[in-house]
Amino acid sequence: MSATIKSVAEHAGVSIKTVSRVINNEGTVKPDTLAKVQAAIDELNYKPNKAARDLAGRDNFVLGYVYDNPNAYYIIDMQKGILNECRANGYELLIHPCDASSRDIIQEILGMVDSARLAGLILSPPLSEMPEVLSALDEKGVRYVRILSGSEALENGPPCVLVNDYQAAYQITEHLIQQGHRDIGFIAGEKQHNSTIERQKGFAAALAAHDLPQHPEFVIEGTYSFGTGVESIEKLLTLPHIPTAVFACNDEIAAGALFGARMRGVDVPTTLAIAGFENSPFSRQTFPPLTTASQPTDQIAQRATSTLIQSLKARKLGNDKQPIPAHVFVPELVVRESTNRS
Amino acid sequence: MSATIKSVAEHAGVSIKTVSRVINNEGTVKPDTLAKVQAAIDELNYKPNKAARDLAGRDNFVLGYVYDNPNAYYIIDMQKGILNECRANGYELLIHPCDASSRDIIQEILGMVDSARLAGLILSPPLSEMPEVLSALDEKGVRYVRILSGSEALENGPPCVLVNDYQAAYQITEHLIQQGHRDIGFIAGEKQHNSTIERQKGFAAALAAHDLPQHPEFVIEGTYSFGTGVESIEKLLTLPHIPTAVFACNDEIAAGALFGARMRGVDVPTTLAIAGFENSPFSRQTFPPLTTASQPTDQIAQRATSTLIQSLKARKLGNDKQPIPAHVFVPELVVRESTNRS
DNA sequence: AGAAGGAATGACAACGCTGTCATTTGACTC
DNA sequence: GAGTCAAATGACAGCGTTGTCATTCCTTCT
Repeated sequence: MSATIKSVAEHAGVSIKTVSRVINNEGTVKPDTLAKVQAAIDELNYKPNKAARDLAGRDNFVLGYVYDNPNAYYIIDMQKGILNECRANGYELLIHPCDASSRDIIQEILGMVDSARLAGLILSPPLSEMPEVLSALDEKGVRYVRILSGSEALENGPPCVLVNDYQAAYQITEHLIQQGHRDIGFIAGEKQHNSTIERQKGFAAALAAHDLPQHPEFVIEGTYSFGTGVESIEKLLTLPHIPTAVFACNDEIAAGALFGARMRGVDVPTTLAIAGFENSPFSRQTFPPLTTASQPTDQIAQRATSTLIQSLKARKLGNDKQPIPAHVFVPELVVRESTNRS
Repeated sequence: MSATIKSVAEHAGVSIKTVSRVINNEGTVKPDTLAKVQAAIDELNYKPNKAARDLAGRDNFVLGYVYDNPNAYYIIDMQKGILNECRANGYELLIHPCDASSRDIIQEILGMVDSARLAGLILSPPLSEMPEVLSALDEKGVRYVRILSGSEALENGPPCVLVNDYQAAYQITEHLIQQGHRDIGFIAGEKQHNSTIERQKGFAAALAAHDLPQHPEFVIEGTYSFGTGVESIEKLLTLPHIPTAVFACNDEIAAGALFGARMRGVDVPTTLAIAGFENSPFSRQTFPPLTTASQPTDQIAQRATSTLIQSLKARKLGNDKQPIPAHVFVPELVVRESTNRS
């Protein structure tokens, strides 16, 4: 039915191999031959058959995105960014939600890579931070790119894209301090997540830089969930000496904290200021709207994908020596009413 | 590297064609031959190569999910349901976010079906309700399943899965009436969406069934957005005679309405009751939590996918005559504090 | 026991492309 | 103008599976 490489070749009066060279951008085709072939491709509206390419070639134009993250907004934005880059480069995307805490998560991922013959994997937290997953992939020779919290990539490590949570958390904390707060609580997400660790470090560093005391009882551990926010605010507001501001590790916790404060009749921001992190849509939809840090998830994802594709190409061409430098994103402070006393 | 049909055939002492028959469940293989082959498959951990199957066979094991919906939770749940069913049946999923209002949306979809050689498409609102999209697909002979609002499928139409918004809306309205409300506002989503129309019909029917007057000024038109909620509540609360309860067409509008009420110092639920629709996660995270209707999106998606696969098989076997009956889901009322006066 | 006929199995081409290697082309040298 | 060599192009096999059709194997009937 639709055009094949053969029909294009006949139409252009060249061999199918030459057409193949054109669609693969091999750069060894003379300009006028190239033009002829391109014209034939356009005229016949030819689209290479992916199955045939995958079967014949040694590389497969399918990437995988494995995720375990309860945050729907994050995932949707990730997907959007990944898909943009995939489309631009003729790749397809296979998505695979999973449970990172499952016992045979490694087998699950490996099986998927195998059965779909994936060219590479895009890993976001928490998967991107699980050494056992990474080493299993390394061992199998599976290509991947990691998205993770940090500011400096390991030398010679596999490609990654970094999000500087430390600096963003520092900025949020500094904003609270500038609003006149001296007693600031911190509600953490899962403590094995790098993002939690980095955000807490940034928080502590900002306090230290402004000569403010660290109150260990103001730091509450939890998970990245609404429920943690509700419970933590309960704990903070029943302390003998209570904070006047709270920095929650993400918007969901912050929304929970807001909910909890309201339940106890505590006004935000007058009596208590609350800041979140992530700039998810609902940070704009709480009452009052949340101060937060905006991370451009789709751009991060797009960058990660292009990095992966670049690394795939490098391997194909054999110049696998020099590692691809990691790009660092810094989330930006977004000030809204939840911390704004004026 | 990994096992191929050939190695399995040698291992089992049969021809590759017989192995092919086994993996395709053709049912023309003797039980003991089948057992031998199955053993070889298990032992070698053989996974059929999808690219080769797609290339050789006349059908392609890839489904597409095209969506245009700002609601991240809905999409994520849809994906989950679709993927479950895809995995169970050896299909892959290609996802394609798009803009339904774009001029060349039809070309975009057709191009995607073509280039990825999709076996079928899963369509959710608003795409599933756009006649021009459907007829373009019909014309091209593209197989699809629709998820849409309604309670009765068209005779002989393409397969679909229905969500009975009418009945759920009726129940929500009846719940408000039972709480003693007589003046109930309605905030609509996009009025070209079937779901809006059905929900409004259910609302009106419940009022009528309880001999309550319909106040046209209590019905506000808008979009499925937080902003609509905020603005609509503004309009309702400045009317000469104001409602004591509001039924918002989805949770996002309801959250906006809650926000708007709070801005005006109106207490929920004491002065104003608010109900939403969808049971999205944040309906539990507003203060107070929202009464809503729960639609099992992942199950709906799974059902739609299995219906599509069934229709694909039917076409392959040629018994394309009798249409597949549409399954109807009825969202369930979930009562929370936003409407609970006690 | 032999024939007939359906069920089970196999041989082989084909799917549309890429990799390998051979061949042609053309620019440049002396 | 012949010789050289790299650049450009082509011929052909092969990727792992399915479809088609031929063959073999049973079962059943006479």
